[in-house]
Amino acid sequence: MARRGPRGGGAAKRDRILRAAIRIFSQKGYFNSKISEIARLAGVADGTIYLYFKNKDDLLISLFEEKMGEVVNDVRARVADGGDALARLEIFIRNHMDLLVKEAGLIEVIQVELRQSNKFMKEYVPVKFLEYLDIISGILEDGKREGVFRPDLNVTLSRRAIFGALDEISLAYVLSRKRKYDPAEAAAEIFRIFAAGLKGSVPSEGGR
Amino acid sequence: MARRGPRGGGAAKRDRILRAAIRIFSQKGYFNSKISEIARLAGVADGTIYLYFKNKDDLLISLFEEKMGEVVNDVRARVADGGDALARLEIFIRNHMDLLVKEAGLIEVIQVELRQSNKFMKEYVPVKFLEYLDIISGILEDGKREGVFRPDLNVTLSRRAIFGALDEISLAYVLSRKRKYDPAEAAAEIFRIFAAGLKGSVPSEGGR
Amino acid sequence: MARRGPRGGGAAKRDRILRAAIRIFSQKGYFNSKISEIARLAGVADGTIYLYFKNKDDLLISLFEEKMGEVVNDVRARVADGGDALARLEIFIRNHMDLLVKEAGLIEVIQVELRQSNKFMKEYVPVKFLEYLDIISGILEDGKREGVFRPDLNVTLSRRAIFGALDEISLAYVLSRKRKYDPAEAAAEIFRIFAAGLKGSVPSEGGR
Amino acid sequence: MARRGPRGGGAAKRDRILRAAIRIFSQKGYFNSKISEIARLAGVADGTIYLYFKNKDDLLISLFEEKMGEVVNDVRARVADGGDALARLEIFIRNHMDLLVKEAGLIEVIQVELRQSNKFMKEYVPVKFLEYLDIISGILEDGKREGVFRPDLNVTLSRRAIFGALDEISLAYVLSRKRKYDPAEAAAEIFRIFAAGLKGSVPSEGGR
DNA sequence: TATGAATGAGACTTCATTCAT
DNA sequence: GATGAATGAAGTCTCATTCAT
Repeated sequence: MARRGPRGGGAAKRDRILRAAIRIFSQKGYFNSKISEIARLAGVADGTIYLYFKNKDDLLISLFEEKMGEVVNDVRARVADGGDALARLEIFIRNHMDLLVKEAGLIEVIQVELRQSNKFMKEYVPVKFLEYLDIISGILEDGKREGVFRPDLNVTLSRRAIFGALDEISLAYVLSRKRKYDPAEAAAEIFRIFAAGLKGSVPSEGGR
Repeated sequence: MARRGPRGGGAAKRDRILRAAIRIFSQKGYFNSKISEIARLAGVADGTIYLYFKNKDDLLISLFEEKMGEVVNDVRARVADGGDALARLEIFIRNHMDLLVKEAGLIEVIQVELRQSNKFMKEYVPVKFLEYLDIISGILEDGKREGVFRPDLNVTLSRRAIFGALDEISLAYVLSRKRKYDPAEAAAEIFRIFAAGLKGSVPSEGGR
Repeated sequence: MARRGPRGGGAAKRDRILRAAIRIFSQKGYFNSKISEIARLAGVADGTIYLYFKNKDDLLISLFEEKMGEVVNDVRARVADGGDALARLEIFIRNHMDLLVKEAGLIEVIQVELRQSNKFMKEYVPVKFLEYLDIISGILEDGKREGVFRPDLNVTLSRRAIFGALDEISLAYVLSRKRKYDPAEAAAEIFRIFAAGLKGSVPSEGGR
Repeated sequence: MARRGPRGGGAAKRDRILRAAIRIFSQKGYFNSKISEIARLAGVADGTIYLYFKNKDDLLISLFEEKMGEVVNDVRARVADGGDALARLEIFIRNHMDLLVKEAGLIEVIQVELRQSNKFMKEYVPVKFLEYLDIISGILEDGKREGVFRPDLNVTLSRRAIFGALDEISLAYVLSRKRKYDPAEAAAEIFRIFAAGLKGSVPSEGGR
């Protein structure tokens, strides 16, 4: 094939850039990250980045889409093996918290920058992120059908609630240097809350 | 005594700037917002902003602290009138979703920029935000004591879960121009989930 | 007369401003000095300075002219009492070095800023400074007539040489925090050099 | 190897910037000189200056150190060829006045801005300038040993006196547009004064 | 006279992007 | 494809000066 440079050919170089971007973006945030810094970490020249990505925005978006794409594929596969909706929800939740450890940088970037991007990239639709949410929807719909969750559950809201809870707890984990809690335990507690919460009818409160 | 400009005194002008900042920051995000734009919207000269705020960062942080301070005071008062822990949780949740409508811009700024700041402003501690979370903790602790929530509930995690759920749903509301759902209904559904979720015993493992 | 404020009337206030300017200019240099800082030190409002001086430049120039005017009048009187040209030269030199101690700030400002001003104030002619130099000229002319100095002495150059020597030594004194030498001794040595230098013919060097 | 721009490589471009800075600084003084003006004269973009210099201050200091370094090396070589201390003093003085013509801009900048910098740049030590003064010290020490200058001569003061005289006369030359005198003649007169002044015994006090 | 809040022009500096090599 | 020097647009912030009170 085409002759490859010493450190790997086009695709490998592209990936080096993407990984460098994750590292830098997660450390300093998108706006405080300099292209030249990413280039240095990736071991390429500044200009080289523009051979693989249209511009700085495109670098961020590619990162979102490609890396989240991998995450989505991965969790889809895991959930598919799952069992009933409750079991699959547990898998999803555990998997999310696991990512915190395995893909710390990526998660940090997504948590912080995806929100920004929604503001400053008028036209960007975070497709892969929506797919990620759709996995939750799927589980919830199934659960309703299976009778594991109550039939009047608002799926659109619930999936946001679940994701929000996971995301906020991940954020707290990432922000606190001291790592006050164990992701696995956190996953268990969140699962406990939603397992009961999505099933249960409103606790009868006498007068209420 | 106090010398007043044509459009109101110092405090009023400061507030005009703060409100303009909320508007601009919420529309474009902190980094894409220009001081000159905020000044124009506030009806002051660029330099005037620096009479009231040390720099652009300080403008954002003042906004966080002062406006969130008002929110915290407000919700504290409402919750204080509350009833049992469950009733107070409902008030808190409803109040949060109400803010979406009444203080849309502020909520948008906090949602998006607080994350950035938490992560990238080394020295900034979001005191008021933590107080907001503490209100939830208080309710949860009370609820455990009252027997409304299960006794082994992890308060630190739960309060993050609750806030995360609220926040994510608010974000989705704020980002979607079409306003797919009604905040009041959303509040009701979230309350339903957590009311059951925080009380419910662990789903019997036998049944799975 | 006109009613005076508690801290003295117009002239006194003007002088307070001038003295504050000397202090600040000597500490930070003209360009690094802020009008507001001078105002604060003088105990007046920023705007008040503009009642007494046209602008920042004018403040510096007034300072040059008025304060140097006092210096010129003073040294003229001292020199007038003088004796022969040699004695008067000694008085002049001693007086200059004395000023270093008595009027440190003023001297520092003049040394550093007068040079700048020549560059950036196109139209400014430092009249008082030239009068100061003229005092030296006068002494030198007299000395030639009296036979104390050699008749072919170039007065224009010599007066610059004398002033330059004094000025450079003053500068070194002012810059070194440790005050390595005594101004009186320095005056004596400079006098010794010029007393001999202005009188003596070129030392015959045999073959030269 | 080295990639070169259209008008010469890095070093050449750096030098163009430095020379442009000398020109602009000497005309208007440091604070009134704009980076964009220097860039325009150097034929580069504003930003390019920051590839070669850290900031505006650094540009000035680099100019001091590098250009004065050349001057120091040059005069050292000339003086080394010199003869006795008197002859070498004459060479030094002549050389200084020659610089006025050959390196007018540089001399103007150093004369005016070095004072500012000495006083207001806390951390800057003008190494090359001190080396320049050391050359005079060397000559004076030698002269004392050779018996050309009187043995009780205060070298520290005398070298400042000599430099001061040269500097002041240079300044007058540079400031007056009409060039009232010839640098070579001025050099001769200054030499005459100091040759006699540094040798001469204290004028007999009897005769006064 | 005196005040000092407000103004707004303008400078320095950064950094994404380009393009000659 | 790869490089990295060069570009230049644009933003933050400062501060002399004004003027309504």
